[in-house]
Amino acid sequence: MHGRRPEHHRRRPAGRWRLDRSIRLHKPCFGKQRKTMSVVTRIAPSPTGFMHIGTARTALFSWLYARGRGGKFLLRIEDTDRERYHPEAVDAIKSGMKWLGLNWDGDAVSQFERRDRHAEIARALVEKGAAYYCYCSPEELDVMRAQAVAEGRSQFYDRRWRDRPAGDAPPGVKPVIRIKAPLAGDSTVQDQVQGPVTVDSQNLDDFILLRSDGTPTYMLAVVVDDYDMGVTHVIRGNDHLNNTFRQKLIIEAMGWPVPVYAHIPLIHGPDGAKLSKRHGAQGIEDYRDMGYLPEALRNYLLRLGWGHGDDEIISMDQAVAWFDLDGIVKSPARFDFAKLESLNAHYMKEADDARLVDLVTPFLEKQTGTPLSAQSRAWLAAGMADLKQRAKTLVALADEAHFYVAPRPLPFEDKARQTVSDPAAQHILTILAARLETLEPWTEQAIEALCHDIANQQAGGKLGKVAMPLRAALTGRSASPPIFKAAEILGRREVLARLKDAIAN
RNA sequence: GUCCCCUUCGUCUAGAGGCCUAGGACACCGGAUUUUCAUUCCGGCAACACGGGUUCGAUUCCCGUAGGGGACGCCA
Repeated sequence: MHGRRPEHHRRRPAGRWRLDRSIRLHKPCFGKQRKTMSVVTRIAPSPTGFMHIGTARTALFSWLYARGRGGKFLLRIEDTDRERYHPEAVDAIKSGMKWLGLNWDGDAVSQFERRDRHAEIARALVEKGAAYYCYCSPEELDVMRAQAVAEGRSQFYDRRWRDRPAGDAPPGVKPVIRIKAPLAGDSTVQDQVQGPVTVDSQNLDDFILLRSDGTPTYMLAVVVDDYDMGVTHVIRGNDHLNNTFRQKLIIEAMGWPVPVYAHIPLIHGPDGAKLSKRHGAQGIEDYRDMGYLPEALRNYLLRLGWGHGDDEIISMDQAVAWFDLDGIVKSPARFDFAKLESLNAHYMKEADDARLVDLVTPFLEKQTGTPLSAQSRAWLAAGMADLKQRAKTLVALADEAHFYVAPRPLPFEDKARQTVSDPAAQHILTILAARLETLEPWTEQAIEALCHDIANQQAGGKLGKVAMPLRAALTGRSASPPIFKAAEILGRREVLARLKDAIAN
């Protein structure tokens, strides 16, 4: 059913940038140390406290690209900003990655721990004449920017220290190191998603490489780390596209190979604006807590910004085999919970019953406030085949499963109470209870047959007149999984007890 | 404001100049099945942003307009 699409359907128009990739792959610019071009991708999240859903998708794409090519997928924590650094945030990233099934090669790299190396490169750049010391204070720069905005000019640093002799350095001021960006010309990046993108040098300023406290900025650190880690393919959010030109300046000044870039479009909220807190969920742990299965979220994220013909349900193995950069869509995508939910419903139906019992247990325990009894667990396991057909999330599953874990007497919902308290229903339940006491064998089929029999005798053959009160009595609700099966699972003793609760009610 | 990117059903997408009467999925609406609610199955509604080119022919290529998004920090 899937993957019929012939290979030639998967490619983009041959014009323009497509040609460049083959050139890039075989050009000696990739350096002597990488004769055999093996793919290395990475995900480089900053420890903000949770793993952003967009970061998760970038990680997925990077992971798939590497795994599909026998390459490596690395994890680097961009933790150079010490004021915002929290160790728990790193754990959140790692556990998020693990939950999604995205294993990384080697140990996670801490960018902060590599700060000496970054500083070393910054100084090397100064020695090469590609960077310089700047003694402007932050306040001075604020004034500069404010003035530029007021006059409608570009907000860039005006390069006042670019050519000043070292002797001009004011005493006691710690300088930053700035790159010497070219004053003229332009620069083009062959992006694998966006195509060729050209930016005029006038739009590149002398940005800071090394802060006055000696720590690197993101722009420097990312380039040095990617080089040292041997990253060949940089797959990241489109919000970094402009940064690429700045980073290229550093790369070229050092004479390093330029990686292949693929800037994937951003994920927007349902309203089209950047995904933010007010849209409800940004971190993947939020999705886990909303009861989504990792395979469902993975499948959803994969299809958000990437397509493979008409394929919708895509396994991890298929994704590894099929994923390629040229299937990535260029435009931003809106996040659609309805579709995620439908995918989740699909994967829940496919999921192993025992696994679902494990997965739903924390939700259930949260709901009841007590640990699950062995009896409840057993009922749950037996009933899972029916339960999972009906729920779209683990949260909904926990709700569906309520009657298997709630202690007697069960609370009645309004509609169920009405059903059960009807005099005719009370009469039927009384008869039903009496006959169930001696029913043999205790099976779904026998219970159903008995109910039919009672319906014929007491309700003009209307099974609903028996089944609905039974359902209400056993579950406390007016909707439930197939009730005869549920009765079989609960067992004679429990069923009779619940019937008595309902009759007395 | 400046620069960059984007634009096919409500949403995610297929689409490589004639295979397009524009396909699939989700959502929505109907119908069938059913002890309930679901599931499942069948059917339906629904889009090439606009304007110019190029071409025998444009959803597809080019230019513009409009709209959306992103970037402009001693954040990442």
